[in-house]
Amino acid sequence: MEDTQLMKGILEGCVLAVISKGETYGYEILQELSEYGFQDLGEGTMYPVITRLEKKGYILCRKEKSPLGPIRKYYVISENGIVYLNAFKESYKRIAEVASAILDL
Amino acid sequence: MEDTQLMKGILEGCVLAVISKGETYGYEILQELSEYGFQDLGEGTMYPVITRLEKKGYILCRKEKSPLGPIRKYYVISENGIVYLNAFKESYKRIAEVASAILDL
DNA sequence: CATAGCTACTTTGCAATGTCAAGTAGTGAT
DNA sequence: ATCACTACTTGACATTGCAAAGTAGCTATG
Repeated sequence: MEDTQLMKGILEGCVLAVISKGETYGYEILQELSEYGFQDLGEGTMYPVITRLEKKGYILCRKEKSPLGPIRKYYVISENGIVYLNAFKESYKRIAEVASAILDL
Repeated sequence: MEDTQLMKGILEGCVLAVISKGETYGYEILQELSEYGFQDLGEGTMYPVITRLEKKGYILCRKEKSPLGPIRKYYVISENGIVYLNAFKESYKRIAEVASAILDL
């Protein structure tokens, strides 16, 4: 991404939001985010986010063989994850509104 | 701030935007941002941002005695700063749109 | 006069997080 | 056999926000 600093903080919420829409795995999330508009998002950026979300207990993991390559790790959102995601959305909304006001958007 | 990570990247642009509206100094910017909604923003967060903006040449400094306390450092936006601010706004807008879509806002 | 409170800027140490680059590995096509 | 795609991992790095403490000048309160 060109604007790496702007990604800070929002990426985690976005990844969790994608997972919240249905079970999926890292590589697919990467493509999903790319379609939304987060191009150029590297794997080295993505996977650590997922690992973090799992460590915090916001997502649950399940391994399964892939028909196309190495093992996939499928993720679903957890109860805690849903709570966190909602809180994140509220925070984001609030900050985005303030920022929009300051930036005259 | 509660959501420190969400501040990353947007704070610099917001401070520059405030300065772009007219000559001002650190303490006043702090109050300005507070009124907009960025409460609890510490001085230890603000001033380094200003220093950074000056180092990058986005703002220009002028010192003047304060009627109320120690010397004030007044800042105005530079030509480069205007260019950067516009670029920042575009980046922010783009990323905010993508994030809104992903987060269903 | 001393203390507190406000204005105003600085510095240090720290933690969180995105990025780049490289690596590992399985599968299928040329 | 090499390339390309899928799929996940790891390490070193830079940026940046934050808390806490310090410096300093002025004003008002007692």
